[in-house]
Amino acid sequence: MARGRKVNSNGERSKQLLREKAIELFSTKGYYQTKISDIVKAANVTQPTFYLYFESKDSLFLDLNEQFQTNLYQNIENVAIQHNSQMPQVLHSIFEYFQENPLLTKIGLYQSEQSHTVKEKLVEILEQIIRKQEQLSDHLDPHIIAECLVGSIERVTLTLLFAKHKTVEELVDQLVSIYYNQTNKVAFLV
Amino acid sequence: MARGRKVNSNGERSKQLLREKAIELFSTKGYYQTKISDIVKAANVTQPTFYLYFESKDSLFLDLNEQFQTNLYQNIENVAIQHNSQMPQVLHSIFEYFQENPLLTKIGLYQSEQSHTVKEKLVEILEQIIRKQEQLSDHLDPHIIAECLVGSIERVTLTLLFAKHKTVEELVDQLVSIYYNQTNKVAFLV
Amino acid sequence: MARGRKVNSNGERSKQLLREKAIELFSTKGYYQTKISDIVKAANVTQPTFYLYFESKDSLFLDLNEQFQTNLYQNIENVAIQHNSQMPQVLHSIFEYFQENPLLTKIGLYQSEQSHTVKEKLVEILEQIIRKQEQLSDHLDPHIIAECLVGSIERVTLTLLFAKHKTVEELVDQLVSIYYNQTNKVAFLV
Amino acid sequence: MARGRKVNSNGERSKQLLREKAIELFSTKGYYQTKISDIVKAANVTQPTFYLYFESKDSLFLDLNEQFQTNLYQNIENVAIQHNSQMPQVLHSIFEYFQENPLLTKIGLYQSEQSHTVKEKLVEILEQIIRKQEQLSDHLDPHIIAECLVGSIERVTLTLLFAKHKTVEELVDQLVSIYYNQTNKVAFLV
DNA sequence: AATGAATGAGCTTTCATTCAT
DNA sequence: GATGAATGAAAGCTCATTCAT
Repeated sequence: MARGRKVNSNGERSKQLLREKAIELFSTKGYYQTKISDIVKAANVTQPTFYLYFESKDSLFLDLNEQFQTNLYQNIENVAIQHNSQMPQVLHSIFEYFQENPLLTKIGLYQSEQSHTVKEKLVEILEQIIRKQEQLSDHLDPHIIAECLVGSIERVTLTLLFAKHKTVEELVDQLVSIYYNQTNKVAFLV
Repeated sequence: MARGRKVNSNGERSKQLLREKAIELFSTKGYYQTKISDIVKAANVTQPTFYLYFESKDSLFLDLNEQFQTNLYQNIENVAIQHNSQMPQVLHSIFEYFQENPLLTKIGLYQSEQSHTVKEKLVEILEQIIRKQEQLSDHLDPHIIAECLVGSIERVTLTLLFAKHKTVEELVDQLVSIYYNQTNKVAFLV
Repeated sequence: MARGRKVNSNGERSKQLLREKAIELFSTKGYYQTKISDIVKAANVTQPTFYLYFESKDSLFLDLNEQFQTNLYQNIENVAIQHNSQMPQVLHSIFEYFQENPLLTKIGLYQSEQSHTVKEKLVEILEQIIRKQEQLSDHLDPHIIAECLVGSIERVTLTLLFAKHKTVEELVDQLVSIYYNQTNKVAFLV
Repeated sequence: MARGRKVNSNGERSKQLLREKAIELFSTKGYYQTKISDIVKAANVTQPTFYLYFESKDSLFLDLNEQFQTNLYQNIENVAIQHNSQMPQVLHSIFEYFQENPLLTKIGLYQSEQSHTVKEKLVEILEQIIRKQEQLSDHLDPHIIAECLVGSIERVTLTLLFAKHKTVEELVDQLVSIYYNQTNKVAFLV
């Protein structure tokens, strides 16, 4: 193949394509088993083209994580403002975001080292919501509940939501049933 | 220059040492960021010695995972038999096993690709226990509960148990409180 | 996205600018550490523009060297004709040329492989002038003297002239004192 | 070719060989045009072997420079102590060192960025010797003389000593004649 | 039982250069 | 006259693994 510009080539498209392929590969095979050569092969360009648009493999990965986190927080915040930080709605927004960005979620929630940060942040957010509830059995520690809840979210997202065995609504419903009392549960299912 | 067997050397000891150092390193830095050279440096032997005892980096890692899983299942089974598969006791045995093998757990539960298998297996085990309970609100799906429970276990093990913020007993207590009703909870804490 | 000719653009100007920036960069960082991308960045044009005016990185570098050499020889020759090849005047012309073209001199005298040629040529020129002098101690070899002289010129240009610690006149004076003028010399050397 | 240790292989020899080939290549082709692949090809080993003995291309080059400088200074100092810092003897020791290490000298005196340091140091040393001479014509600046002298040394080493057109003794003799008076010259050549 | 020495295969990254517009 | 987009070719370096002793 000759050197230089391809017919009908377009930088923004190439960058986008590379990004998409990178997301696909990172999310499936993980960071270390995804080689730049895999990414560019999938995007049908050569290796230098990758470096035309991204600083390095590492920085691209970090970018993706940042994107994942930023959007997630934004989403949650929007919902929190609209719905007065009601747990069911917040959970719904989280699952929905994951469902709409499964690949990015796989990267940001299960593969990166940054995933710790996200989960900690989620714990923090959910703990606050829990604390706002009245009628907390004083036997229960809100922090532990929040940790458990985040663990549950993490797991069911992977095994039930991504596997399409359950819908967002079903998951929220079940989680609320487990973590909240019956009355709440009913209230939520409007 | 000097080659051959070290004074005071002992095959079994070298193997054991290598295994220990590998566990330490894999659990801290992960598979890909742990080099054979790191392991042998830590064990104070040379690279060929590693291959004297292990087939490859990969096979050692798999070995460790298998060890983790086998022992875990054994532990659970023992308790199950003794206590008629009571949830609190089973949870207790799981946490206890994790607490006693934190490094192996980090590998087998958080780092390897085999971790999926363990978690699935745990879900299966716990789901069966849950199904044995009478009085399950028919609104709740035992499978989902089991998935949630495994997620919670996974998370609190990392953030509360390993970090020594909570004891095994506290964690079991809280988990039972969340996933079971209050009466059970009390019953368990004999 | 926007391609094509810039407003206010002008071929000769771009070429000149590229040449200047190349000289600056080559003289400061050297050939291998100067990237085409550095040059075009400094000149605020794109890489293909570079190739519009120069065949290659290498050919530009050779060009610059040729320019350096041609002008230098011209300068010397002019003075030689005017002043009957008197050493002080010739030295003066050399230093003056260097002073007026410090960047080009750095390239042509210290960085390129062609620098050998220039120095050989200088040796040749100066040797001829030396041979014309009467009263040469027959102990001294004119060729060696010329080589020494060129070495001295090379060094003081860099460390004294370019560093602005000495003027052209001072340098000529000192060099002549060392390499010529018996009285001074004798006084100096017991 | 099979992997693993070669028959009759010997680490120290390989390292030495690599070092020698590196010196040859660096001195002939320069740092940037000498590739690791060139060096290992010349030493008949593979690239990883290079990294078995040297940290990087850069660090090897720096090493060589340091070796050059350290030995040079040592040599000069020895002579200075023995001969009360007499110029002819010091010059002799310098040239002799260069003659015995032509390749290293090419690297350390002409190719590296560290060469500036060496030359400055040489200027300093020689300037001190010059200043010790009484009866310095107050017209002449010892610093400039030292700079000139170093320039001369640098040049004749390359064009006369390495090219084997002149011996160390001849060069010292001529330099002393130029920079010192006739009588000294004779005295030195015992 | 263990080591010194070496390598195959591959990785990320860089750079001068060129096509299509 | 000039640019956006792309590439061929290679460079330095790393790592799991293996042979000879």
